[in-house]
Formats: sequence, C-alpha cells, structure tokens
Amino acid sequence: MPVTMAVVAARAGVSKATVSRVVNGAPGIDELTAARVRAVIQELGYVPSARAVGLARGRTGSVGILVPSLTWPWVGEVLQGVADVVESRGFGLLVFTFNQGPDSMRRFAAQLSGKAFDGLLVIEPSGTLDKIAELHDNGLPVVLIDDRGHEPRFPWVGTSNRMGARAAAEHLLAIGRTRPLIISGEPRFGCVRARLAGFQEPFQAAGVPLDPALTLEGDFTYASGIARAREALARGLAFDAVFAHNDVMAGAAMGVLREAGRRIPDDVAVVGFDDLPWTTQTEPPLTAVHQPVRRMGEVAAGALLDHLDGKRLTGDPIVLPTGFTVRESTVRPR
Amino acid sequence: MPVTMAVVAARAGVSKATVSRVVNGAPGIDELTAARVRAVIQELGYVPSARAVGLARGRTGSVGILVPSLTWPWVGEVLQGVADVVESRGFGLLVFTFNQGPDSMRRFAAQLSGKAFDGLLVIEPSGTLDKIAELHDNGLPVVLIDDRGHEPRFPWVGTSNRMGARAAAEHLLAIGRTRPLIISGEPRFGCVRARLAGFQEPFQAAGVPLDPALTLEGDFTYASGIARAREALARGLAFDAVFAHNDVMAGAAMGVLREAGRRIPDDVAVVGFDDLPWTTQTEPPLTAVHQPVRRMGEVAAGALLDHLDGKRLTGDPIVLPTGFTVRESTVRPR
DNA sequence: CTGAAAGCGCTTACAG
DNA sequence: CTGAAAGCGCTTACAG
Repeated sequence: MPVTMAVVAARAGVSKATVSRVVNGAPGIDELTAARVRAVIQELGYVPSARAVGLARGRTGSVGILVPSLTWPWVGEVLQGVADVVESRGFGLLVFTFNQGPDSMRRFAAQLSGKAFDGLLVIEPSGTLDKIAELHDNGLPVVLIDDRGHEPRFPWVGTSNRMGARAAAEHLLAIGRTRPLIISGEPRFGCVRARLAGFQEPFQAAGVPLDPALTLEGDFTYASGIARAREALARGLAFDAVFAHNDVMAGAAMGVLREAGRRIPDDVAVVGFDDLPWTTQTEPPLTAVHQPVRRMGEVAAGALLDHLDGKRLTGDPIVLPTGFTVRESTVRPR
Repeated sequence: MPVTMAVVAARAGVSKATVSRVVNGAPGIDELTAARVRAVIQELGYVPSARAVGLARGRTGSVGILVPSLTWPWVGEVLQGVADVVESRGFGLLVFTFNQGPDSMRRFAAQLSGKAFDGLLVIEPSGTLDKIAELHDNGLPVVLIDDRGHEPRFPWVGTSNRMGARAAAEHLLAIGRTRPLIISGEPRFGCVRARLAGFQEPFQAAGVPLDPALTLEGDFTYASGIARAREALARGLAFDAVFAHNDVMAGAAMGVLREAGRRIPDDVAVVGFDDLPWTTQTEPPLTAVHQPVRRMGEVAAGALLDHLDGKRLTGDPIVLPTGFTVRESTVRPR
C-alpha cells in the first residue's frame, strides 16, 4: 500500500491538514504534535505526491526549458547551468526541443496549455520569438537566455558581445596586429552586429581603421570557417590576424592556414569567440573571448525561480560580462 | 476563467464523463454527441490539465532521464534522440543530472518518490548502477542506455563495441598497417575491454599479433590523447597507425604527430571511435568507428514508452550495430 | 450511449 | 493549535 498523507495522519493520530502543515512548515503548530508527525513521516518514508500537490496548489514544481537542439555544445553548457540551480532548488526540469519544426511547436503548445510547468526558460529556437512574447504577455513567467540582439520586452539574460569583441581587438592591437581578417556570423543576428561594432572600435580609436575587404561572412559552422579561410588565401588578402565569431570557425581557419604554411601565431594570430571547453581543443590552443555560458543558465534559472517564489522580476535584462582567455594562438609561450 | 472539462461539459450540454470519453477516444459514444463536444473543445481551445489527468490516472505522462552531465557531446546526442521520440509521443521529458554528487542523489530520490515521472531512462552516472537496479526491482520501469559493459539484469540498449573495434582493425589491415598504437580508455569500463578484445582479433587472425608495448592507457580526455601520443614518440615506439578509443583522443594524437613531422595518413593512419558530429572536425577529417548514439536514445525511449503503454519489455538487451566511416586520416583522397 | 458519484492525494479557508 | 470539509480537474466503475 502506498504511503499517502492519509496513512501518515492515521498513524500519527492527527488530521491530514495537520500533516500537511508539518510537511510545509506552516507556523503555529504544537511542537510535540509536529515532532510526532515527523517521526511517522520518517518511519514510513513518506514523500508527498508531486502530482497531488501540484493540483491542489495550482502549480507543478517544475520549469520548462525550450531549446533549439540538444547537440550543440553551447546549449549543453547553458542546460547544465540551468539544471544545477533548478535541481538544487527542488524543482523539476522539463526539456522541449524544436528539432521537428511545426510539429514541435504544436506539441510544446499542448504541454504548455496542459500546465505541465510553472515557468519557462528559453534559448530561442530561431523564429519563435513572437510566440514566446505572446506566452509572456498571456502571463507565463518567461526568461530568455541570450537575446541574440533582439532585445525583446520581456526578461532576458545575455552577455556583452560588444565588450568581448572589443577585448579581442585590444589584444590584437597590443601584440601589434593591424590587418585582422574577420570571419563573422550572419549579420541578421544582433550578436553578430554587436561583435562587428565592438571589434572595430579599438582599431578606430588607435587610428588603424579596418579594411572592409577583410570581413568575410561565415555562418558559425566548421565548414564555413574552412571556406572563408580558403577564400581569403585564394584572393591573396593580406592579413596578420583572424578574428572568428566562434571557436569552431577559428579552429577551422587555423587548419587551413597551417596547411598553407602560415605559422600561428607568428604569421597569423587567431582569436575565437565562446571559449567553450569542447571547442578550444585546437592546435595550437585557441585564444578566445570567453562567454559565461554556464553562468547565463544559472542566472536565468535563478531569476525565474525567484519570480515563481514571489519576487518580482525587474524586467531589466541581465547582461553578464565576457572574459578573455589568452592562449598560444596569439602569444607564443616562452 | 480557465477552461476546464466542467466548462466544456456545461457548454456542450453533457456530463464531464462524456467529455472525458470524447477526449480519450473511448468507444461507444454517439457520433453526434462526440462531434458536438469536439466543436466546443475546438471553440474554447480546451486542453486537459496534465496534473489532473496524472492524478486521476495514476501516471504523469512524463519520463525522466538521468544523465551524468549535460555538457558531453555524447550525452547531447543521446538526449536529442530521446527527446525526439518522447516528444513525438506526447510525453514530457524530465532531466536529472548527477553533477553535484550525493546531493544530486538525494534530490533525485525526492522527485522519484514524489512520482514525478512514470519511467526512467538512464545514462549511468558512474557508481549509481546499484541504486538504479534497486529502483528497477522496486517496480520502476527503467531502461539503461549504454551498459558500459556491466550487462545489468534490467533492460538496456547498447552498441557493439567489439564489432566496431574489429572493423577498425580490418580497415587498418586492409591498408597495410601492421603496427597500430592503441590509445585506450580505462580498462575498468567494459566497453574498453570489448574494444581491446575486438581490435586484436583480426590481427590475430591475419597472423600479425599486436605488440603489447603499443597499447597505452588514456582516459578519453583530450589531454590524455596528447600525453599518450607524446609518450609514444618519446619512447621511440615504432607504429604506422593509431587506434584511439574515442575521437577526442584521436584528434589530440593527430596534432602531436603532425607537430612531430609525421604525415597523416602516409606515415601514420589514425582511427577514432564515436564519430560524433562535434568531434570529427579534425585536420585531416577523421576515420572513425561510428556509434549510433542518437539512435540508441531513440530506441531506448521507444522501448520505455512501449512498456508504459502496456507492452511488456522482453528484458533482453538491445545491441545496435556500429558503423565505420572512412575519411582522410587513413586514406588519402585522389 | 450517458450520467451521478466516488476517488486520485493533496491544500486551504473556515470553524472551533 | 487542530479538524471537517470543500476543492483542485480529471477518470472510472456502476447504474440505467
């Protein structure tokens, strides 16, 4: 026989209401009664049914997270940060992916209306921002992770792409590089525009304006890193550094450059972006702008749970600073 | 006002029971009545509350998955496979990580006893197999993904490590390599032992026994790949191939070898294991044993859901065959 | 074919 | 400080 609250109550000689109060730490319970109830709970190994609590209380004790894919390292990092705080606060974490197009949206909507979770974290699957905004407007607590430069009108946590790109430029200037090749992401992303803008500022300030011909558009994939680097070589572009908008493209470019006989960092210094554990295992080790990806997950989850616990969300975005990690792709060790 | 089953019933002029039957497609309902109810459901956008259904039906409509970490590419792939089938069958997916040691176990146990999910998928966090077995024995439907060679007595889906390693050896023999350096994982894992055993079979059969001195023990990390490759060079070991127990170590070894002036594949042919999208982006592209990782997730989820739907689990393990992908690290293109 | 009623396991005013 | 009772939103025998 499953041990329910009724069983505990009977055994302790009190009502279910009293057991409930003890379990939830309600004030104004006789300490002796409480102790007796606790003893029975202990003895029987009673744990409240999440379902029943949820139904009675009108909440589920779990939060959802919507992600575009589970196989991207960036997403994995965020998810781990989220899971750490969600779990440590005793909530469940329900994962939804948008891997299957419109079907995904339909099924997600079903879970949503089924009230399967109390609040939602989202790493925006491309093109769903309007729907998300709608959910938020309809009263679902939502926190967006990484705004991709859209700066929506609901709470989000992001990172300072501009500052990160600026740090990359300053580093390259400091080691005497003046003709950086930029392998960017797609400019339709706000983060890409921010990185482009931030990167050129220090050069501008130093009186070394960037050559527009040295900016090539990639799409964050390894293949595009290879293609753009080859293109730069084929066109005979003169450059003494590469600034790639992510680590993957930076790693790809390094392979092409070494293949072509360019020494790294002597001939070409290379800087990446993200600094994820899995993408900086390159030869040589990659200097990169560090995104606090995991921390973003933690902060977003914390903000959402605080909100569910009754603290009001300010609505102000939370922007975490980037870091900068210098490795051998820009500075030869001695 | 939230639209509940009672609201729908009132509007359609029937009882809640009838609405319930229509929603759940119970047999023996007048088609006209059903149509009327459906129209109202449509009109009001009614969706059953997952909580209430769960409570009444004694199940939650979601499955849990226990993972050691969310930041390993291997786990991400499995998770995606799992999510695809769990979502497509209308279940929720609750994720639990074991990132925080004993605390993780405690919190997981709470969710478990809270009956927050109907069945459990697990990628074994190291050292938890006994607990998992206990849960299974206590009646929780469990499917283990990747047995790591433990071959437990409850259902699991794995892959044929032995066959995969054999394919690697056959390929190397076919291209004329006879002195492969093996960079293995830790032999305490059953999968590692299976790979070692499988790899030597074709060599044995070909009358080209392996030199025991050429097996170096790594631990699946990039760092250990670097270290073991350097060690092999430092010791002056003679080898014309490398078989690494995962892609990451293979990639690391390739960097070291090229640095040392060895040409790949001319001087040394390199074979990895896993063939995950994220770990084979090496220079040159890596030949590797392909593990059907995503498929393992799909199959495991399918088996668990089938079981929850009343089909009985055979209890027999499901072993998926590995594949073998030839790329330029072993065969120069022409 | 359909409905009234009990029940799933809790929480929470309302009384006392 | 504690209990009886209603209610959360469904499902499911049991009648008819």
